[in-house]
Amino acid sequence: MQYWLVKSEPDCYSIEDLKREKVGSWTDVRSYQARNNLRAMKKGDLLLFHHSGCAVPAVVGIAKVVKEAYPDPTQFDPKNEGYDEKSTVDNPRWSTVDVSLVEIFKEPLPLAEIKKNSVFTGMELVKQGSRLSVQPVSEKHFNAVVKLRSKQG
DNA sequence: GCCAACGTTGGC
DNA sequence: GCCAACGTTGGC
Repeated sequence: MQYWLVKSEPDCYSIEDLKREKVGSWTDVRSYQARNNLRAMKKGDLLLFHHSGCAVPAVVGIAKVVKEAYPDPTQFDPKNEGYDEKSTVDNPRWSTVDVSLVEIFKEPLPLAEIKKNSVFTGMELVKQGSRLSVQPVSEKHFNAVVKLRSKQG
């Protein structure tokens, strides 16, 4: 079992959208590092859901992988913003996974608090200027978030 | 293959 | 709106 953190702008796709959809596809990832992390995900892996680019960036809940990496359909659609003309069905460049909601925290855990808490030292997310939108999270850091916010904690 | 310029992400 | 980080592009 591995743990991950995924970022999304809530205006674009929020954790409430995932709740409504039940199962959501994590599409439009167009960074090789992030894609490689998507491909490393296993069914049942848990994800911290982080809202970025908003007033209070925060970890807002937990999701889980229900379908492992497969070709991201948005890369083949010329109408889609993530369209990649160099990607072919035979040799797709980009991947997506399907996730489902596990829990929305009653209180989001703001990035500012994560940065203040020494438990999270070394976490990719707290690195200044960290842009990686799909990143691995250590069990220790994952459990620390759970302890602070999850009803399971 | 090096590296400067530029664009994007995302926190503040 | 600013800026740090860093990926990408393109000249050489």
